[in-house]
Amino acid sequence: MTASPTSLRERKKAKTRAAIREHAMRLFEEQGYASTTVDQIAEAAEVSPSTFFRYFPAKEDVILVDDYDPVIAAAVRAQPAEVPPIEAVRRAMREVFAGLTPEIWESERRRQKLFAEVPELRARAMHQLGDALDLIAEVLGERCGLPADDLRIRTLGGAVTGVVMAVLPPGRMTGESALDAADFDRLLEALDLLQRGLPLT
Amino acid sequence: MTASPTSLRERKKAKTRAAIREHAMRLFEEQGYASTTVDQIAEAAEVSPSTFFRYFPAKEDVILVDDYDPVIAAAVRAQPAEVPPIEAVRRAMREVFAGLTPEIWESERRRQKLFAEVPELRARAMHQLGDALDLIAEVLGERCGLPADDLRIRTLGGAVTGVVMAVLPPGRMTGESALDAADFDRLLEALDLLQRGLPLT
DNA sequence: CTGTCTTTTGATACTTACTCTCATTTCATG
DNA sequence: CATGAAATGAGAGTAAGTATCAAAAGACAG
Repeated sequence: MTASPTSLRERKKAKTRAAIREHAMRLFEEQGYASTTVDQIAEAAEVSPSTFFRYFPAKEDVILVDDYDPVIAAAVRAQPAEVPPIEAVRRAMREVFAGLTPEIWESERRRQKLFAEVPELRARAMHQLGDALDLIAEVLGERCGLPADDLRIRTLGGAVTGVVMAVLPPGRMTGESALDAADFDRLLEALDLLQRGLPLT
Repeated sequence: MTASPTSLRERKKAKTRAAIREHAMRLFEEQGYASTTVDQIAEAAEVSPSTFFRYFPAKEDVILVDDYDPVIAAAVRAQPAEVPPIEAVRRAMREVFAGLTPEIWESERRRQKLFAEVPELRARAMHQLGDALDLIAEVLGERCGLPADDLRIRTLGGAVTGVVMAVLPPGRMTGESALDAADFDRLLEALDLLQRGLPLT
């Protein structure tokens, strides 16, 4: 067979990738995002700057990996068919959040803090929300037996995504403190409001 | 009095600003965004590169001005109090769109085309949606007699903003063609769906 | 119109993100 | 061990964005 699931190469690459990410994170927190150069990160991670850019196409991308959307999508798919769509998303999110280890929570907090502080990163994070929307629309389309670009599905997906954007930081609503469990409670509550029919209409 | 509303200085500045914007736009369309340098724009607009950055903090900002959000906000405020919130937004948007001159439509089309093509710009455009959300939440809060950070208001504003994000290009839904009147019709229809209570629940 | 003050501009130099190319090293496999 | 493929490092080059300072142009009093 050609190279086992984790050949030496793959392991090394994963290790390098992780090292770069960690050192970058640390340096960003110590000195700020803007005043940390790629060269510094590369040196700290003991790779050449060239290698840095091979792993991450841009400096921003070091913190821009968001692995949860596909997980949530899968969790939505796993909901029983009779659960209505928004409620399915809500339950999926609750399950995924509940399954996170404290370490992941902590690292997520740190990421969110950076997003809140650096507008450049916040912009990219928002952009990812667009991809999340497409993903959600696709999953909800499946559930409802409609194409993902059906206007009703887009509306639904847009509303859900918009609520996430409205309730969760980057920097909105919560004055300054970054990402706390209460934020997720609020998100779940907001989805519930959405599900029951929008308020105040 | 100190310098009339449009002193010579102010007029010159406005002119320079417009010149830079127009030449930038033209060059972007002719050669693409990435392969147009700030120096080229500056030369075409007959200013120094330094001056370019005085008018626009970054290359992106040349096309990133969006003047409509406050206009729409004002139009929402102008709706009679008995109109329910989402419907108020819908009517406001319809009025504002209807009032746009063909020239503005055309230039808006060109902007949106660039957004669709250049991910960097799309990211920033998405980021502005966050600001739009805050604005909408504020206006809706006023209408409903609730603070802008009330969870119900945030949910409402998020849903509206999300629907805009879901239905309008940058690049989503519509395969390739950029910003056409039908897109706005769809947006109005989607807001109507949202207003009547979300479908398929 | 003249001189003076203030704002705007241009020239220059510098940092840093990012790209490209090529030689070298490191792993995979027969 | 030999051979091919993939990953790395080194170096040069482009362009965005910043800081500084001197020159040019508008504002205004006399």
